[in-house]
Amino acid sequence: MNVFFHVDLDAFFASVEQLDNPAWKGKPVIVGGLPGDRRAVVSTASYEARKYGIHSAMPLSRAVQLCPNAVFVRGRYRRYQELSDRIMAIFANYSPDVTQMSIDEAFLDMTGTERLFGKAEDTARRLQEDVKVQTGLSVSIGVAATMYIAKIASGLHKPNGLTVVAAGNESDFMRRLPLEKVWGIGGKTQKRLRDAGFFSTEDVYSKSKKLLQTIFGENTGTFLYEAVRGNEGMSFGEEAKNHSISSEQTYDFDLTDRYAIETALMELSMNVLYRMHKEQVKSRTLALKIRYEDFSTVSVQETGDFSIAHADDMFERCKRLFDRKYEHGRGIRLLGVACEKVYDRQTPEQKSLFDFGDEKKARIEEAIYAMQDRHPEIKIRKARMLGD
DNA sequence: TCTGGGGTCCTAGGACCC
DNA sequence: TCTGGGGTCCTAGGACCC
Repeated sequence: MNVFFHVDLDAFFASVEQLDNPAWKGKPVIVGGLPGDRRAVVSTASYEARKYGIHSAMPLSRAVQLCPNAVFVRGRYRRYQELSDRIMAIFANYSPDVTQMSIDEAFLDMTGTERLFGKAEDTARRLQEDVKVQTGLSVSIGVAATMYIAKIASGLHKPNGLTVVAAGNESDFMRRLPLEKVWGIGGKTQKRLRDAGFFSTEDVYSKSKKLLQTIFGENTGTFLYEAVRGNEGMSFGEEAKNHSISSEQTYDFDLTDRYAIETALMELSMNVLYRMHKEQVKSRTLALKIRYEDFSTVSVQETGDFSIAHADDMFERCKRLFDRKYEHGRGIRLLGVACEKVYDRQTPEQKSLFDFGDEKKARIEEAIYAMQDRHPEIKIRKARMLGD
C-alpha cells in the first residue's frame, strides 16, 4: 500500500514576513503590494487578514478597503526561496522521493517507511515539529494512499493541520467533501455543475459515468466520475513534455505609444531569452499575448522552421506577431511573450542554416549571458531599455 | 473591488498526409 | 464530382492551479 504526504506551508509569504518582523505577529499582513499600487493583487494574506475576507488573487485595492490598517508589503521573493529551500531539505530527511510542486508545497512518497519511522501519522507530526523548530514556520500535511487525496487532505485543516485518510476510505472522504474543495474543479466548472443540478460530490457520485460524460463532455465527465470515487490517479510531478517559458507584465497605465510598446516587447523578449539560456533550451514557437484595457485577451503564436536564433530575431518575430493581432489604437494593459515547447539546445536544427551573421550574434549574446551569470550586479541591456 | 505572473492541460477546428 | 477515416501538427482560446 502506498503512502503519500502532501505538505503545504501555511500562508507562506505572509508567515515569512511575520517571522522576520516579529512586531507583525498576530496582525493582518498582506503580501502583494502597497496601498496605492495600481493593478496589484493579493499574493498571500496572513490568517489574521483572512478574517476580514481577504484572500489570494483579490485586487489589492479591495483588500485596502476591507482592512486599511493591515501591514502591506510587496514581497521579498529571494527570501521566500531561501526558506523554501531549507524546508525542502528537511523533507529530504524523511523521504528519498520528494516532488516539489511549487515554492510552498511538495509530495513525499512515504511508502515503506513505517518500519523506519513508525506510524505515518506520528511521522507527520514529527515533520511538522521539525520544520517549526528549524525555521519557525508551520505546515499542514495530508496523508493518504494517493497523491490526489493527500493533496486535498492537506488543505482541510489549515494552519498546522494534519489530515489522515485511511486506505480504503477514499470514496467516503470524497463523498463528504464540499464540491469546491475538489481539486481540479474551479469556479467555471462549479457553475456548470450547479446549473446542471449538482450541489455536492454525493450528487455527482449518484450518477452514471455515461450521464456525466453526456453533460460535461468525455474528459470532464470521466474526471468527475473517478474523482468522487477517490480513483483519481492524477499523477503529479511527471516531467511535462511541452514545457514553456514566458514573461508577462501588466502596466500601471495602458500602453498605446508604438515606441513604448516595442520597448516593452523587447524587455519581455530579453527576460525569456535569458531564462532559455539558463535552462539551455531553444524553441521554434513564439507566442504573444495582448490584454486590452477592457481585460479582453487575445493571443497569437507562430512556429517557425528554425529555432529562435538571438535577441534581434526574437524581437522581429514579436513585432510581426504583434502587428498581426493588435487592433490599432486600443489601450494595452498587459503584454506577454512566451516560447512554447522548448527543447534541448544541443538538438541539431532540422535544416542547417548557414547564416554567419545569426551565429555571430548568438555567440555574442551567449558571452553576455555568461558574464551576467558571473556578475549578476551588472545589468546589460539594450540602449532603449535604459529609459526612466 | 476591478482583476498578477508563472505555468499546464484541454478543446475544437483546419491543414496535410496516407 | 463528391468525399472516408486516422494520425499529426498547428493555432486560439479557456480552465485551472499556486
